[in-house]
Amino acid sequence: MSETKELNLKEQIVGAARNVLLSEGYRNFSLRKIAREIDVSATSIYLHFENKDDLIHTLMEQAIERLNNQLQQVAAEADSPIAKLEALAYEYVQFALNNQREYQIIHLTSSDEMTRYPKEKFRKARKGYEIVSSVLQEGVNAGLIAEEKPRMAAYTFWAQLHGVMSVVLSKRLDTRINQQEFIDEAIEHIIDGYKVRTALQTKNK
Amino acid sequence: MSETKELNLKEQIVGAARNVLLSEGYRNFSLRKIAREIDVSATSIYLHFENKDDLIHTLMEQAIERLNNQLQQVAAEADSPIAKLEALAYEYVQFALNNQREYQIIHLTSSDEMTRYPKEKFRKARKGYEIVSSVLQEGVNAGLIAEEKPRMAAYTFWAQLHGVMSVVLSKRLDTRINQQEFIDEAIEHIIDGYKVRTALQTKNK
DNA sequence: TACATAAGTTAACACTGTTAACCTATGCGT
DNA sequence: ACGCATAGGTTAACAGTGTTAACTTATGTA
Repeated sequence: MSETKELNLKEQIVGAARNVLLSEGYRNFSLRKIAREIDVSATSIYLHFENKDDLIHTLMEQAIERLNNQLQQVAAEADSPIAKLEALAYEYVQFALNNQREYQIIHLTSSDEMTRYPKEKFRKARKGYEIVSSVLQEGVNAGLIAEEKPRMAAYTFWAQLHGVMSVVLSKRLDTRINQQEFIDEAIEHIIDGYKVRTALQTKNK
Repeated sequence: MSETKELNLKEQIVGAARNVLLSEGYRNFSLRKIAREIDVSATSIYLHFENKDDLIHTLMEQAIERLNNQLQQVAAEADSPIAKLEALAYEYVQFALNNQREYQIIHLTSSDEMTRYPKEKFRKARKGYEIVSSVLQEGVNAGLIAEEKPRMAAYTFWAQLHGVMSVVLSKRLDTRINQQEFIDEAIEHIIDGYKVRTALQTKNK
């Protein structure tokens, strides 16, 4: 009994927290608001989470897990390594666009904006890197990709993509530039950066 | 008299704000702290700034201006377009590393973390894009760069770089990966993405 | 029946951004 | 020289925040 109730409240808190985040944004994300939503005192949150950051870390963990699952799926479906990279990139972009506020908090671990993301959870989060890493290795083996350090390249790959989505979501984009075109162009460039360079692949579209 | 005093206080506020930001980080950046530092009441800040966001926007503006000036300088010094791109990239990286907290707030305009960055200030901020844009055009003319939309490419260029610095600064990097190596590798990939593809440039290092 | 423990509450502290009301000195017109 | 408007600044207060300590209340066990 108390077992399920315990889990219930913790789950309720996380659920309410997600609601508040999605509806009000990170800026107006407050423990008291969350507590109010499930009719519980704000201090009860401290029975299940160390503090506000800890709760947010849990939200981050969930979002990362969902993203990684989707990535794994699309990577499995595509066949050529290049096609896989493209599919991964577009899936990532879609996730960011469809889950803007969750995407935002995923990238909130920055140095002093929040307590360091705990390293146990960190390992899980690395799955996305591993996926790209192995796709790149696949591409190297097939002679399509020039890359002697796939693990590092996996990081540069996601980093570049994140940068692209970061300017898209922050609406920094020049109004004369079409968003989807920008994304397409950027992904093309990013993937081009990893391809082997042969005369046959001269850009000509 | 009152003229110089006015400016003085406004400048004092901005100066103190910068101090607080640099020493305490954005998270602990508070108006009252700033006011305390220059022995003035917190509400005085409202005589010169609309609100907290407005003050931060001013800080952002200053930081962007400094960065843009440095960029313009290095772009002028290098000669080949490719060398210019590299110089710009490395200057950007250096700025981010040397001014982490200022760099961070520059990229804080995200959708709901803060009031929208005002569009008058926005135009100034675009200088960096114009620099890259013209360098790319130069490269196209010289037959070194394949790019039919230099303005858009300028955005993808900075976006990718920002992504790279974002993972570096947030210390998301796998401990097995050397930071400088990561930066070098990433910049190489980014620039490679814009080069024309010829058999001669096959990677072989 | 007595007691330990768990689950939750209330009250309080020390902050935060922001607004309204007040003070006070300086400069100007008469 | 006098009165007054105004700029530049203040204090007090509001509504909200994360977090801690102390209290209550119920549940299960010896």
